[in-house]
Amino acid sequence: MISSRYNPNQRVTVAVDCVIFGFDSEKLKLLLFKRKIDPFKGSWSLIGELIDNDVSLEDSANQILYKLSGLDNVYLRQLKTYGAVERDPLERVISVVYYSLIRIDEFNLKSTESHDAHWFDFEEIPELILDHGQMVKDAIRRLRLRARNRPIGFELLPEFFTLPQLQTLYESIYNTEFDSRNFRKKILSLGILNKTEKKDKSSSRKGAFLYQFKEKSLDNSSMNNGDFDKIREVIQF
Amino acid sequence: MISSRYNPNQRVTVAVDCVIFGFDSEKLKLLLFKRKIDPFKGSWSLIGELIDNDVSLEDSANQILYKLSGLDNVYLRQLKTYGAVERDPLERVISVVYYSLIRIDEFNLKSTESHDAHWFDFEEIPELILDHGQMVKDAIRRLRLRARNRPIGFELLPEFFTLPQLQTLYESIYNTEFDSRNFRKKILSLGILNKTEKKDKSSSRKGAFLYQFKEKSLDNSSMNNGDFDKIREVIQF
DNA sequence: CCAAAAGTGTTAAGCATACACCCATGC
DNA sequence: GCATGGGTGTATGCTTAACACTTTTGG
Repeated sequence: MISSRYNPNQRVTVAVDCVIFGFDSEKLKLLLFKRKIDPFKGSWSLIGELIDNDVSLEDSANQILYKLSGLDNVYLRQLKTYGAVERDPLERVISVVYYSLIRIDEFNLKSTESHDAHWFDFEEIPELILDHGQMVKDAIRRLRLRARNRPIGFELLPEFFTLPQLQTLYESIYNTEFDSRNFRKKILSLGILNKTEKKDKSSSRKGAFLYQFKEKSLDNSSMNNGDFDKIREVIQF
Repeated sequence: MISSRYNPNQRVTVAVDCVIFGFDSEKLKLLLFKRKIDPFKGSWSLIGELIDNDVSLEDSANQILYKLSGLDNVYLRQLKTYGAVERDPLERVISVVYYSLIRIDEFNLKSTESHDAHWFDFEEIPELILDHGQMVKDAIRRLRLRARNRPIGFELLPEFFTLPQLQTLYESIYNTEFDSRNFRKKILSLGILNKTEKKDKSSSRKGAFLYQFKEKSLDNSSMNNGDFDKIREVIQF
């Protein structure tokens, strides 16, 4: 093994961990894993890997998700890097954490993984190893922050979805309830949705119209500040 | 040198870099340094160091600032971690970047540093090494984002300051101008300032009242969303 | 026909914006 | 006495928030 040319004495291991959020049309969920190696084998944790020498941080995170699910191009953002000296008891490990938003309906765990993984409701998140609990708290806070300023969560829904579903998603993110009239007004005023003529009748007899995001608007549009603003940190995670 | 117990083949060096913002009562500035080692010796860059094995990321950043200026307890936040494979031509280096806000009036560069460092106006920022230019852009965007939601920038002012100074600071952060009546109304309505009876006459004959931040409000208060909102990304950095 | 969810409009309050003049002082 | 920057109030439009009833349809 070759040591650093800049500093031969540095001994630091770098890992990437992923906070994976999903939405099943009713609740926002978090994907957790039973750790397969010691220390803490068998405890719940985020999924992660040590990085390879020739893979960027972002690609590392993408690879983790791809290996897990076969999904490519998932929504993935860097959250924060955790670098306390003693955070891992075995050796100095610095963890660069990403969070991702995925559509549970498109997400199929590879069978080898599936019995070691579980989607948790937020109220049921178990004790996590190391500082993973803090990572999850930070990720939720970030998700809320982002959802205030941008039409996030579109990554969490299937291509066609109803307004009640979208409202439920936002209610789930902020752990609160919205007035449906105001919610629809605001969302529709953004002009980023295409209404289709189809209805989804899976959750009511009347059926709700299906909408789709206008492709182009996804990247560009940022909602006015103040959107979905009434709600802030209703529950402290 | 001992290799990682988790992955003996990993060879990654970890550095911490700091984006240092300062304010001199007129303009927001950025502190840059002439790099002292190869590669790129002599080019402008952020200041940074490889981390020590037994120092946390945050402490590393604090130490960098302390060594530089003797200042302790400066405002310091993690920005982002940069981990492209080829970002440093010599070897794989991952850089965890922090940004800090300091009061230039309290900040005295140690003499050994001072001739290799310079405060730059934003319009005059030179070409920087590696991806440091991107880091600065990201830091400015983050600073603006934070200033929207919180009474930031109080770290950038001396203990006693005038409202025109505070307004100049915000104008400098957003690269725009505010209406002074609206600005004062908004700031004062936050209830986080103590007015003193003293005046600062350094910039006008009439003199401007000095204000001070209410200690307690610094941490807790977060401004309403929408404050200082008119301005968004007026200039694209 | 009834239960259950979808869909729809109006009003009131608060907030952001635009805008122009007097004040205090040192020189 | 005048030039310079500090300080102040009001009117308008927009955005948000509160609020209740009708529609559709499967069973």
